[in-house]
Amino acid sequence: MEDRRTIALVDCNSFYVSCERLFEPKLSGKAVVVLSNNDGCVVARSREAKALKIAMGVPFFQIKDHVDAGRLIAMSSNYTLYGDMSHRVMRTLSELGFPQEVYSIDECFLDLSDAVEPVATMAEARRRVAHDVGIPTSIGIACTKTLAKLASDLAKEHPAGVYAFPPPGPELAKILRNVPVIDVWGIGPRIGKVLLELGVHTALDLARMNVHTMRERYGITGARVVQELRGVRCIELEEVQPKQSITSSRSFAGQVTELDDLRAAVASFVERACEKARSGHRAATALTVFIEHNRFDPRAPDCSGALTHHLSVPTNLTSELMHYASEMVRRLWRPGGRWKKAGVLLLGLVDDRSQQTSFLDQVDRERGKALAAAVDEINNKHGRLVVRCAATCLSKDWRPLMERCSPRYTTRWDEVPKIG
DNA sequence: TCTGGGGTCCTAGGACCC
DNA sequence: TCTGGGGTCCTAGGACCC
Repeated sequence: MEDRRTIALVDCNSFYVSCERLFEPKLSGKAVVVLSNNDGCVVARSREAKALKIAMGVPFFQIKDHVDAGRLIAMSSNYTLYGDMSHRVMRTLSELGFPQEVYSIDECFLDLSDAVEPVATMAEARRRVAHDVGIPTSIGIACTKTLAKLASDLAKEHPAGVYAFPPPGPELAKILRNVPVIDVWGIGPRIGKVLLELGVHTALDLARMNVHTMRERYGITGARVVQELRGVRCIELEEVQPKQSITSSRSFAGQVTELDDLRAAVASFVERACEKARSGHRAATALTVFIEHNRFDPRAPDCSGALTHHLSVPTNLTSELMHYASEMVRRLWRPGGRWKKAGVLLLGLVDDRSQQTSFLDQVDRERGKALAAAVDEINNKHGRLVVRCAATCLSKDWRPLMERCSPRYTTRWDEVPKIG
C-alpha cells in the first residue's frame, strides 16, 4: 500500500573549507575553520578541526590559542565564492536528470525512485562532482528524507562516501539503535533534552515512540519525524520554492548608540535586501525593521525592538522602503540605548512581474503622468473607469489606482472608483 | 440574565535547520 | 575585548465576520 520512494541526500563535506581548499591546496589535510562575518565565530570546520573538538559556532577568541600555536588555520569567509561553487555542484547534480530539491547551500535531495541502481548512480554522481567541481561529498540513500539525512551522516564514515539504509525492518533498527536521538533531523537541543529525560536516547527509541504522544507534545512536526524514521514518507521533495522572506542583518563591531548611525546601517540593509528581491523577481508586501541589544551581556540595557509596516502595494524599490525603514528606526530608537545588531526583513513576498518597475520609476514618470491624465479624461467622460492593472501601469502616479486593485501585480481587469 | 459556532486572517513567538 | 546570517514551519490567541 505504501509507495516506496528512494531519496538521496547529497551533502558537501565541510563545504566552506572545501571551497577554500580548491584555491589554497596547501590547506588540504590541515585543521581549518572558516569564520563568520567580522571573523566572529566558526561557521565551518574541516574534519581535522573537528578532531580538535572545535564546536560549530564557537566564538573565535575561544579557539585563538589553537591558531597561535599553529595547530589550526582560520580563514575569513567569502560567501560569493561559496555561492558560486554551490551553484556548480547543484548544476552538475541536476544533469543526472533526477528531481532535485536544493535544500541549502551545501545539500540537496534527489528523488531516485526511477533509478535502477541507486547506489551505483550516486557513486557516479559523487565522482562527477569531485572531478568537475572539486568538492568532496557524502551521499545517504533511504526511503524518506529524514532517513536519507541520517544515512548521509553515516556515509561520512564510509570510504566510498555513499551509504544506503536497508528497508525498514530489524536490520535498520539495529543501525538506528546506535544513532543518538539528538542527531535526528528535526530534533534540536530543546526537544532533544526533553526526550532524553523521557528515556528516549536513540533514533530507534524515537521511531518507537507513540505518534500521538509526539503529536500532542511537539505538534505535527514531531509526529512527522517519528513516522519518517519508520519509513513512512511525510516530507515531500520540494523543487525550487520561491522565497517567502528575505533578511539582511549584521552584528555591529562595536556598540551603536546614535540614531543616525542606526539609520545608516538599516539603510544599507534595505538596499541589500531590495537587491536580493529584485534579482529573484520578488516584491515585498511587508517590511520589518529590528534592532537588538547585546544578548551576551546580562547587564546590557534591553533596548531591542521590532516594527512591521504593511505596504499597500508590493515593492522592491530601495528608495520607497528606505522611507518607511527610516521612520521605523526613528520610532525604535531611544536615548541611552546601546545596540549590537540590526536588520530588515522583507516579508510576504510575491511574484514581481514588473521587472521594469525600477526602470519605470526612474525614467517613465512622464509617461505615468500622461497615463494619469488619460484616466482623468475617461473619468470625466464616463464617471467611473475600468482599468487594466498591467505591470506597465506601475509608475508612482498610478499607485493610488493600484491600491484599489489586486494587492499583487496581476494582470486583470478591475473596477476602480473615480480618481481625483 | 441569558450570551453560538464556525470560519478567516493576522501576529508574536517558539523551535528548528544550515 | 571578542559571540553569524540567513531561512522555514507551526501554534496559540485575538480580532473580526456572519
